[in-house]
Formats: sequence, structure tokens, C-alpha cells
Amino acid sequence: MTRPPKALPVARTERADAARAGRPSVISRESLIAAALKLVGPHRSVSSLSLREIARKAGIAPNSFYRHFRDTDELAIALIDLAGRSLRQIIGEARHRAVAGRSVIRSSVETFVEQLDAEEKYLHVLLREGSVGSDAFKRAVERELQFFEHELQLDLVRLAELSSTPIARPELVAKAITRLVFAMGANTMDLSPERRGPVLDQTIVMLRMIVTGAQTMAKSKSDTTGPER
Amino acid sequence: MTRPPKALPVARTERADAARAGRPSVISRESLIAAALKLVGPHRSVSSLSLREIARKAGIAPNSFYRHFRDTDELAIALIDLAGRSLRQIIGEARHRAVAGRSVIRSSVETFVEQLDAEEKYLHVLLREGSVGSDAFKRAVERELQFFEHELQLDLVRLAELSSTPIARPELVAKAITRLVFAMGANTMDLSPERRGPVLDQTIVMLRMIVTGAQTMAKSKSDTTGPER
DNA sequence: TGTACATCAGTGAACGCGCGTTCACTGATGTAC
DNA sequence: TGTACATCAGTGAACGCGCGTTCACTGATGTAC
Repeated sequence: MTRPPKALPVARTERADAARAGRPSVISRESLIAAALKLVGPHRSVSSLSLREIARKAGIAPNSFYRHFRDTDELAIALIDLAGRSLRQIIGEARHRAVAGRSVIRSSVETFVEQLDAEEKYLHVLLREGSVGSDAFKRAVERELQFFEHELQLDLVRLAELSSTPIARPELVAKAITRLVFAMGANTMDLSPERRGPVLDQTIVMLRMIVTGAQTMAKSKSDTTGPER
Repeated sequence: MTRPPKALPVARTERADAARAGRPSVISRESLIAAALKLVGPHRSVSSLSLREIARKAGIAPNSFYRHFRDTDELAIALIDLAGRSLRQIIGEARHRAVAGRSVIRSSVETFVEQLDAEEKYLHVLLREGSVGSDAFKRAVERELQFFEHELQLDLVRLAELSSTPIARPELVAKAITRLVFAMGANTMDLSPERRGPVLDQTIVMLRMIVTGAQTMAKSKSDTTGPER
């Protein structure tokens, strides 16, 4: 009934605190997360994984799991954080390519799709877990999406100033693009990579419609930026 | 091991076949579906429900479940079909309102949100189950979305002709709108109804961007309708 | 350097639980005559 | 209309299983001296 101090081993693994006695851990939080990631697939969401399954995949006894995480939910949150980091890297790459002179939209979507194909299924986790799982889980996913949105909005504003073509409601443009890309991504996720090409092109056209629309709306200054309804 | 003919009772309940002997069923497939629907909530997807849970909610013994469905997956598919019917009704209503002179986009989205508030959580099922569950499950959801898309496309083309403002790639416009509405809907689903107003307005602006963009692209006839990439 | 000791990562066994599924059954009903 | 019978919707009990979680334990390691 009484709770042993479970937070400690976590701190140790992460901070490599040399001032503590005792046997060091041979399996890490990371290896458990990796095991969970291996189990995620077209029909398995992270939140549907059982503790015993993950322990089995990681090659440890079920109860050893508790040395690293309070429960599977805590592991799931950690996994989403990693996925978020992966997402931020995607954004960074897309920006790099865009700076190199290519279309922001196309390079963003291409980088996104590449990450979808990547060995690590971080992005899959974000795409799938947004609609299921605990509140904490959903909030974690939502946080990452909002970060994506925010970065995109900055780029849009910067681009509008640079090219002197104003854009209406950039925050909504960013949100629409983000949600649409994620929806299309979730849709494509389980397709074979070669069947994704057409969807990629479709998505790009859709995003262009949004951007073009927002630019057109900015030109005719009435209504759209005024009070809605 | 040997399979008894399980498909029979299903056919009976649906066709009310008078030429068969035996005790008629007092609980119906529909009541089981209703019980499952009651259990669906912010944290429960249909595919996570257990047979015993559903039976408990419906007030029958667990094994009685088998008189009506082969397993919970079969019930889930039936539920999606019902949800699909509900969705088609939404489309019908939205068209009615649009005909009455109001904006197609706004009336569509408003009807959608109303259905989100409705007592029956059919729409919730479609919104949530798209990304989890069996293949058959996903295919059923996808089928309904595509129907929605198709109807929307017809409306867009008709409207374009009526108002003599051509629209580029109406099939992609329909797809973008559908996916965006569903993504925003899934996002809003668990919010309290009064907090949905702003999201509703945001969504409408996003859809206007898409439509405006497609119209602008149709005016400048180059590139967009030509071969992509 | 060597030794005693405290720490604690990882374990094997066991628990109670809810699950899906099977079985043999009961008894209400419709049908045939 | 009345009776015998076949059908089959719904049941109570039982099964084996995987689950999350607890317990007391082992033994490898780092630290203090």
C-alpha cells in the first residue's frame, strides 16, 4: 500500500548521478520505450500495449518494469515527448530545405512523408494516439501539434513579409495546414511507400489552395479579418 | 470446434421472417448496439469495449451476446453502418438549409456540430475509430468519409455552374474540406458545447480559404490542373 | 589496497480479476395436425 | 379449438488465459573507512 520512492531511479538514469550507491541499471528507460515502439503497428496503438507485452519484448521480468516507470501511461507520455522531439527535427529540416530556395509547402510535406517512412515510428505514434488514450496522453499530442502550428505560423508571416504578398489570418492558415497534413498522414500511414506519391501530390495541392485562398482574402480586405458572425 | 449456423438469427431479426418456428428474441441487435453506444465516451473507443461490458450494459448474460453477433467486431461494423446512415442524414439536412439560401459551408459545418451535440454518439464513433481498430473497421469508416466527399463534390460542381465561378480540382476541394472538418470535429468532440463556438467559426474560415483558393486557381488557368510534378 | 556495508536493479512465484468462449440446460413460443 | 412437438433465445456454471501488481528475495555494485 505504501508507495516506495519511484521517481528516484528515473532521475538517476537521466542525470547519471555519480554520488549514489547501489547497482547501476543494465536496462534503461530508453530500451523499454524502444520495445514499446517495436510493438506499435497498423493495428496497435501505444495505449493498447500491456505492461507484460512490453516487458517481454524488452527481455525483462514484468515486475522489473516498475523500476523505470510507474505504469504504461508514464512510458507512453515519455514516448510522445520523444516523438515531439522528432517532429521538431522535421520542422527544422523542412526549414533548411525551404531556405535553400525550394517551396516551403512542398519541402515540408516531403520531409513529413520521409519521416513517415523512417525506421522509427515516432510520427506514427503522434498520428494515431491523438484520438485515443488518457487525457494526459491527448494533451501531450495536442501540445506537439500546437508547437508545429506555431512554427509554421512564424514561417508564413516571415514569408509574407519577404515576398510582399500579405496573408489573411496566418494563425488559421497554420492550423488548417497542420490538421490537414496530420489527417492525410494518418490516412496514408499504413499504405506502402510507393502508393503514397499521389497522396503527397494531392496534399500539396490542398495546402496551396489554403495559402492561395488566404492571400486572396488578404487582398480584398473586407469581412475576413473583421468580426466573424 | 464445429461452427453452428450463427448467421441465421441475424437474418431473422432483420427480415422479420414469419415462416420460422421458435421463441422470438426479446433483446434485439439494436439494443446491444445501443448499449455499446452508451459505453463509448471521451476515453473509450468502440474497439476497446469488451463483450461482457456490452452484455452487462444491455442487461443480458455474456453468452447471450453470441445469439446476435459473432463477436464485438461484428457489432462494431454494424454500429459504423448506423453512424454512416446518420452522416448521410447530416448531409441531407445541410443541403436543405443551403437550398434555403444560406451559405453551403456555414450550414454544413453547423449541422455537423449539431450532430456532435446530439444525444446519439454516432458521429463520435466515426471521428474516433478511423485510426484504431481492425482493417475492416477502418475500411468501413473510410467508406463513409468517401461518400461524404463525393456528395460534397457534386454540390461544389453544381454551385460553381450555378454561380458561374469555376472551381479548380473540385474532388480535392471536397477531400480537403472533409478531412479538415473531421479533424477539427475530432478535436472539438470532447469540449463542452459552449466552448465549440470559436472552433466552429475558425473551421468556417479555413473552409472559405480552401474554396477561395480553388476559385482563384481556376481563374489563373495555368499549372494547377495540368500534370503535377 | 582491502574489507565491510548499504544500496537497489532485477527476479520468481503468487494473488485475484475480468476476459472470451463453451457446455448442457430451460422454457417460451410458433407450427402442424 | 386443442394438443404434441420442434425450435431456439436466453442462462448459470465453468474453463483457461493474460493481465497488473505485490512480495520477499538475490546478488552486483559503489562508497566509506
